[in-house]
Amino acid sequence: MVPNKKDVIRLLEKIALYMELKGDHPFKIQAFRKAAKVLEMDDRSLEEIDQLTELPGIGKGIAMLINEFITTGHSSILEKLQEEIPKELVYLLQIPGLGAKTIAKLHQELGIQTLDELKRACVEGRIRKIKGFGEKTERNILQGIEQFNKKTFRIPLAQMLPIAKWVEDRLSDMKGIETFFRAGSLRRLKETLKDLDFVIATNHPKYVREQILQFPNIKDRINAGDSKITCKFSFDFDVSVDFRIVSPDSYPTTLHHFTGSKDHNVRMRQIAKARKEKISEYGVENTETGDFFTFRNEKDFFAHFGLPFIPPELREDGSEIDKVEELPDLVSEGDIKGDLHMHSNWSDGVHTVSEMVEACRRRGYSYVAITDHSQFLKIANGLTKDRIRRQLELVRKLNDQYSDITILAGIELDILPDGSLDLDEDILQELDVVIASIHSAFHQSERQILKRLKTAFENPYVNIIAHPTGRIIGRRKGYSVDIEKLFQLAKETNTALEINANPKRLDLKPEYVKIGKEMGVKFVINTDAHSKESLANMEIGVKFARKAWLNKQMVLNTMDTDQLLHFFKQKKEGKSDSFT
DNA sequence: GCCGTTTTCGGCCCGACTGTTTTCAGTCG
Repeated sequence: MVPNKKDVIRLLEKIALYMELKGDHPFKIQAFRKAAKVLEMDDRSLEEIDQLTELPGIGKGIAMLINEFITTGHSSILEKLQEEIPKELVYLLQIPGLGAKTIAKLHQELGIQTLDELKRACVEGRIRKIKGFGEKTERNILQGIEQFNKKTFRIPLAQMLPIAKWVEDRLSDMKGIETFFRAGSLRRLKETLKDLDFVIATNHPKYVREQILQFPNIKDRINAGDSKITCKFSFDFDVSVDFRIVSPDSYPTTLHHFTGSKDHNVRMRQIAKARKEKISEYGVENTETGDFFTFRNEKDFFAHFGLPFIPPELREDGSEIDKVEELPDLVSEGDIKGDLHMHSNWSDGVHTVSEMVEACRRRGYSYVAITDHSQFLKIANGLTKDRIRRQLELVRKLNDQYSDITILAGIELDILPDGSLDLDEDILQELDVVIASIHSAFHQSERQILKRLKTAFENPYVNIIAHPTGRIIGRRKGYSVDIEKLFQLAKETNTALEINANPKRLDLKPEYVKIGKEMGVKFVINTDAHSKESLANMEIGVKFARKAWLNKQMVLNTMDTDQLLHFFKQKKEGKSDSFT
């Protein structure tokens, strides 16, 4: 079997691991990791890449290694490393707190290779006898093994948000804090998180430190330094939380630093270095004059380097800094003129139609669509034709009461397992907006799913396909769908695709939205709210959409009411025209 | 190992915390 790109990436990363244990030069190891990363970031397959050395980070040596691997199926460099280093040691690297140097030493001194041998050596107190090791280290290794056995997985954003809020509520009540904010992958809005990070500005660091260490639910103190605290909190599951305590002067740079990503920071620091400057958590230093700069906010920090403010959710692999010129006028929450997917207590929502409308009015929307489930979803008390007509009446009446918001009568129409739609066209045509979605038979083949979606796309009354892949983050992968064909159908039929703002879903993901964006597909950002509180998820949905560098023009619900209705009307009339 | 309108040799992001040391190495983010 000819190795593919993924195999090559794995090979390079594996070699890096072995080199670490061997004690090779850190920069050499870094070079292998960088090469793996460069390959991963490149969209092309191996066959499509003419010259490997054209990629930045791949030189003669690594190119030769890759070519050997492709032609022979194995790598002499890896084989040589494997002769020197027992492969069990690579496994031990996953234990938190244990790095390559420690493992190598334990192997040298005590001949330890496996997890069991390591554990036994700790229990028998043999580790403390090695020079440079002590009792504490022994205990820490045991703890690390315990943690490793528990395998702390990344936790879905939706499960972490309430815990973040819990921490924020406590920080808000705390005395002596100037300001604080969430950082890390939470601030960047990653769909799963390893831990939570908070940056705190204060002139009384000791006082703040003491208060944090008194927080309830602390199960374990990992670090408790003057400026950095890491604690494990115990909720339904264990969550590690980092607190960074800094002076108000340094707060913006610290916030930037701990928002990351790591790659983003590395790129920023490279840029600083080229300007004879050095970025740290505390500020920017001119390495020639010794001048030290702090900033009022992150915007000023970026401006110092001639960059516009790069929103946290965009800070990923560092390329966003170099592509900043291409940064479009990103869609923002202020651009959103309405929410086109929500449920009332007519189906499985908790609030009445008028409560939902009132909540949307307070959000300043120009329009709102009430889209309860259709009859197929019995468990959600889906609406029959009769109930739809009754709700329609209610919506029309309610509409007469308001001059500042347009209430659209809608439905979330189920696409049935057999590929038909849950309601006939005679009722659909009476509605203002129809959202179609799949809630059943997820196991079907990609072809069957596509056939179902196609029926919906081609129906003249279906305006939007909701949560197009059906995933629930960390719980359900979703049905198998051919993304390119999905976008093609959306484009051809003038149907918008939903970016679902529910943090459990966040469906579609940015990688997909990027593809659709190139194809000229229209998106709509909806909360799918089942209560008025969840309407606030719009903020999350918009930020998530921004990860795909989506601009206002690509998002349906940034249009004003007339434009929106015009867009819907065009599909009904069979015209395919884009809006502007 | 890779790279170069400051360099083909000498850099490659930067700092906190811990545990073990008597000034620092290892790990982490």
